[in-house]
Amino acid sequence: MENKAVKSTPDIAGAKTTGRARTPRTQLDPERWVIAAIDVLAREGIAGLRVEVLAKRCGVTKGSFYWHFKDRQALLDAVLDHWKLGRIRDIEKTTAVTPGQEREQLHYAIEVYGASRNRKGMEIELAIRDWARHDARAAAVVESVDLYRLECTRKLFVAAGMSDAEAKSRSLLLYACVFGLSLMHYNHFDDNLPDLKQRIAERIVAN
Amino acid sequence: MENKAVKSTPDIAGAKTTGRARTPRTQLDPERWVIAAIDVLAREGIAGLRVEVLAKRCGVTKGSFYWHFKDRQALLDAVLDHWKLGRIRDIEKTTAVTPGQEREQLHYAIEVYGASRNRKGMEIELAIRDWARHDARAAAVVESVDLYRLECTRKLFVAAGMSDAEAKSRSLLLYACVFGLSLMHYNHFDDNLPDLKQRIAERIVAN
DNA sequence: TATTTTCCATACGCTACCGTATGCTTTTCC
DNA sequence: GGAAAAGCATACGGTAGCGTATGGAAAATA
Repeated sequence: MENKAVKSTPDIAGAKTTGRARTPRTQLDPERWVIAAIDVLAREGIAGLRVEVLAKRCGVTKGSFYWHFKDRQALLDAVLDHWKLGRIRDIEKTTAVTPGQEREQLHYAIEVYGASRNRKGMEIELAIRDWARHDARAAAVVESVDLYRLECTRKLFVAAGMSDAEAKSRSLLLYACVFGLSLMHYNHFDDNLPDLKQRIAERIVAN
Repeated sequence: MENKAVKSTPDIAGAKTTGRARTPRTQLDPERWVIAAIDVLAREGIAGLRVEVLAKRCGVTKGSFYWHFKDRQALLDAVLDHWKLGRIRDIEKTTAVTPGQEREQLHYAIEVYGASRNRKGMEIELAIRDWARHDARAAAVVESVDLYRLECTRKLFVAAGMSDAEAKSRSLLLYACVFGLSLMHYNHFDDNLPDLKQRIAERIVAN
């Protein structure tokens, strides 16, 4: 009956405003739940994102959960919001224009998505996209993120000298390829995958 | 308590061999379950593929199910086998060589996956790939199918005059793009999607 | 037709969830 | 320091699903 999980230190809960702030500490706790939820989502998918499982991971019981959230759906909505904002911030940073370096930035964008250090991010991405196949809210968020990203890279292709139509097509190809690769199991297709990926990136970015 | 579902006519159960065949009719029933299971899989994903749900869809109870299958996992294994065989048959048909027509066949392969008439097939594909993210058996099947497909189109690219390395890269790009597109929500990105897709296909296939 | 085999329904115990109700403990604030 | 609020634990009823046990109906076989 003992909790094996050590109570996670509220590392992000800081801001213990001693003054008369309206919301001194309560405000940040829902975010802790959301962070943990996204972690579970990445590992188990939306089907594994259960209230009681999540509570156990947080070292508490669901009594705590239902104090912070109306129900499971409220958490899911918060997860979507959090993810959407994060993705938009990320893509803005990744595609911030450095004149003359557009193609390098495009290569960098491709490389970032495929990088192993970004494995977790891609797991979340795939989990949410699968979720979106059966949930209208998730689908709406995915669509908005997709359109935002497509627009960002489209601008890069345009800045690199392509026509509008060509830039749109390249932009779509870029993301389709990135997500498609993360969906496939091609590790044994070739013994020089970096070269393969390099060729693909060239095909997407080059003239 | 009444079954709303009409008992599906055993359309494929035929073969009522009056002779002394070892397995006159029993043999085909597991396939009926598998067909129905794949249908549910396409609609609801692996998480929605439940024994009792499936039984209701078939107009029977799970008592019937557990006569044909040891347990749920046995059905899942059968689903994977069935899918794998079907995909291999399909890709062989799609990439059957007609000398001089390799590029047309590659375009056709791309078009087939994106076609709306093939919506169901892509739903199954995505459901199984998501399944494979948490299940080793599914992952193994996906890998074998991927490698088979990659090899088939690789040969087409080679036949079209490309180097081995380039053919491999194009083959991977082709499938990544096809699956990636089916994962994205880009309907509002452009008002002339067919043109966009055409450009992408050209980028993948052309020199 | 009688008997065996095939096939399915019903009922059961078990587990994992969801959401609610109700207290207990800790913090906040005066 | 004591009241009020915040944060969490425990217990409950309810649903959905898995797999088993067992009996009944339908078909094959003798």
